[in-house]
Formats: sequence, structure tokens, C-alpha cells
Amino acid sequence: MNTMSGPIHRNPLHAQIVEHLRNMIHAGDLGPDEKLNEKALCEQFGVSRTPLREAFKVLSAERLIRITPHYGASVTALTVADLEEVFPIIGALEGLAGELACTFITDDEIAAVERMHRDLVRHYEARDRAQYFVSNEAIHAAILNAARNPTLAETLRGLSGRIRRARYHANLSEERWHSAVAEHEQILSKLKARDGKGLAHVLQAHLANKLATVRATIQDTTRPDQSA
Amino acid sequence: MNTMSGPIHRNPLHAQIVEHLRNMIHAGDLGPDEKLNEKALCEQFGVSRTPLREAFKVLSAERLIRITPHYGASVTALTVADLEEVFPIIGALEGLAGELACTFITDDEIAAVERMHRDLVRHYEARDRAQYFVSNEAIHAAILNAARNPTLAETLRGLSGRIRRARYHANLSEERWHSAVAEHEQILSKLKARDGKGLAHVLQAHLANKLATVRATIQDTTRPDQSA
DNA sequence: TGACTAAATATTGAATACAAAATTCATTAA
DNA sequence: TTAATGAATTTTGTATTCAATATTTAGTCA
Repeated sequence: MNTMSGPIHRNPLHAQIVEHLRNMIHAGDLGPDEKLNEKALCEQFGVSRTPLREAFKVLSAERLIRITPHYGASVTALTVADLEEVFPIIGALEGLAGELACTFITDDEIAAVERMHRDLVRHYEARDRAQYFVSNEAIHAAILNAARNPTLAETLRGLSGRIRRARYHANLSEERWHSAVAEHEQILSKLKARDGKGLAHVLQAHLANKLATVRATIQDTTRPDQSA
Repeated sequence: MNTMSGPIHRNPLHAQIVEHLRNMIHAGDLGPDEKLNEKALCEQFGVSRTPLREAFKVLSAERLIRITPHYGASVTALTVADLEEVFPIIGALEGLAGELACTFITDDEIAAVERMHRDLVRHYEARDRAQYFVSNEAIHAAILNAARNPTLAETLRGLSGRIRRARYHANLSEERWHSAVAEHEQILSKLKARDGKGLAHVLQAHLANKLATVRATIQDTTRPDQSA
């Protein structure tokens, strides 16, 4: 059977556990500062401790968990300070991606982004938040792909993964949502013009505005309830 | 004895092995694409396989080694493409650091950078390359520290760690060295003026010029010897 | 002599065992 | 009743063992 060319792909147990735990953290099944008990997780997953501990090392490198020697591992908590640190970095890197994309992007790729953009606007008009964010993600991914810099993509993926737990989508205000769509118009316009500096500037501003939204959301959800 | 406050610091074996292997890779004791034989390394380090394998997972996350399931781990090779990917990212991030530093830096910190800068120039005039690079590193670290963004510092540390193996220091041309010192004059000037945008621009150009040097160096060392 | 196959050997991935450290529980004293 | 202490139990870090996979070696055949 020579229909299979290239290496056989293997998925070692520790890598599967990484995926599984990562998903649990992102889904909120494992919460901030929650202790990860090795014995319990091994029983739950039906594996031995060795690949689980190896998975912990990988997740620790991703900053999703924190390992304290002789004490154990726990899920990291995402603070406002974390977000205020990470967003400007993402902004700078997305700006770089935008700039590089304008150098390398093909006409076909621009056409694809236009289609995604039309989807985005359609979802906005239909008030479909979930699909709006799917389109939003797709546009950013397409720009990043057009940057032709795998290290940049991977770095951004790592940083985004850290803050994915910040639940700000549901609380996007009408005003901010309207502004975001306008920003996307500018993004598309600069991209079509292959204006790298312009696109970088718009993307950075887009991220700064996103941080403002996130900041407001987290303050809303952590404000002491004074009527209790 | 209450002279010791705060938690007792522990250094687990796997973390020691990470450090050791990382140093060996940076020192060139473990070369590009070199296979890491678990048994041999365990005998060499006098440890069991478990912490060594855990250390491999950490180093893999740092991209210093690559783990192929059922085949083993090997040291990653640094290519020109890697450098061309990483340098613009470092440039963007150092630019961000410069911008943030101009927001937060204290007069004392600026004075310290000035002292470092004077050291740098002194080492340049004395043709002392090694000490020049120590001062160079110190200046960049001071700017990064003044940015007050630990995530940024850590991200830059990770990216710099990947390319540390590129040996371009020894081949710095007189012309490029002279330009670098001039760039440092500009860096100091913008920093003293707390001109964030200006500093970001100079730092990015500084990195772009550094990439050009590295690129030229690697082409020199990998060019086929046609007289052989 | 080169190609192929099977057996032997080595290496990697995961499970289990052992030792050290941390936590919990029970007892005692003030 | 509370605090301190010691014992019991649990958890974490590492070593060892087992099983699966990859590589090397040896033998056979054309």
C-alpha cells in the first residue's frame, strides 16, 4: 500500500494528556489556582504517572500551569496584570504580521480575506456573536499566514493560548462591537492597499481597544457585590 | 536563625538537567542535529532516565531540542531561515520594550544606562569585543527592565535563547561595529528624551542591521570551499 | 557481492516501586 | 478549647522494570 507516503504519525501518551489538560483548562473544568492531584488525574485518565508528569512539564512551559517543587502543580490564574502585559505584545506581533503580510500576500489570499470580511459583517448584522468571532479569528489567521513567518505564528499562538481563558466575548458591548467592525474595515482596506505600516498601526490599535474591553469586563466580574 | 525568610528554594533534578543540557547546547558541546542518547546521558550525568526525559520535554518546549516519538531527541539546527524569522520578531518586541521603557523609566535608571553606554564606548575604543558585548547586553537588559513587562522580558528571553548559538560576535566587521556604536548613541539619546516612538524605531533598525551581519556571517561559514 | 530476511540487540515509552517530603489525624498539655 | 507534638497517611520526585519499537547483526540465496 503505497498510498501512505511520509512518516507514520505517532501520538505519544504524554502529548495526548497535554491536549486533554489544555482543553480542560480552556473549558474551565480546571479553574484558576486549582491543584492538580496526580493520583486523581491518573485514575480519571486511566494512565500512569509518568506521562502525566511529562505533560505537566509541557503545560508548565506554556504557563498554563505552575509546578512548585515538592508541592505539586496548579492551574495558573489569569490576572488583569497578565492581560495588560500580554495584549501589547500581541499587538506588536500582530502589527509585525500585518507588515509582513503586505509584503508577501497574494491576490488570491486577499480575495479570501475579503470573503471572510463579508462573512464577518453579515454575522454582525445578524447579531450572531459566535459566528462573528469565528470569522474574526479566520481573518487574523489569514493575515498571520500571509506573513510567512512560522516562528511568529507559533509565538502568537503561545501568547494567545495564555489569555484564551479571559471570557470577554459574551460581554462585548454594542458600541465596542460597532467600533471593532469599523476597525476591520480599515484592516481590509490597508491590506488591499498592501500598506504595511498602515495595517500594523490599525492592528495595534485594534488590540489596544480589545484590551480596554477585556479590562472593563474583568472589572465587572470581579467587582465586590456591595448589595450582598 | 531568622535570617532566612521566605520559602525554601528547591531545585529538582529535572530542572538541573535542563540547565546542564541547555548550557551544553549553547556551548556547542551538543551540536546541531546531534542525537541525544538517553542511556549515555544518564550515565554521563549520573541520574536516572525519568528526570532526563522530563528535562527533554522542557527543552523541547524551548525549541532547543526536537523529540521524535519512538525515535528519540536531537538538538535542533539553527538555519538562516530561523534567524530571518526570529530577528524581526525580536526587533518588534525590543521596539515595544523601548516604547514602554520611555513611559516608565526613572532618572536613576537613565543614569545607569548612561554609565553602561560609556563603558560600551570605552570597550569599543579599546577593541575589547568581549566586554563590548557585555555592556551591549546590559544596556538592552536595562531597557527591557524599564519596560515593566515581565511577560515581554520572558518572551524575549525565550526567543534570544533560540538564536544564542549563532556565532556572529567574532566576525563583527569594523564598519558594522562602528555603525552599531552610532546606533547606541541614538538609543541613548532617544531614551534620555523619553521618545518612545523614536527609540522603538532605532531599536528595530538596530536589530535589522544585526540580522544583516548574522546573515553575512553564516553565508561565510557555510559557503562551499571551492579550492578543496 | 548485493539483496533480503530473521534474529539479536539497543533504545524509547510507559508502568511500577522506592524514598523523601508534605499533609492530615490523633493525642496530650496548658 | 486551643495549641503543640508525634504518628499515620498521602503526595511528589526519582529509580527501576517491563513492553513496544527501532536498529544492528548474521545468515541465506541468487
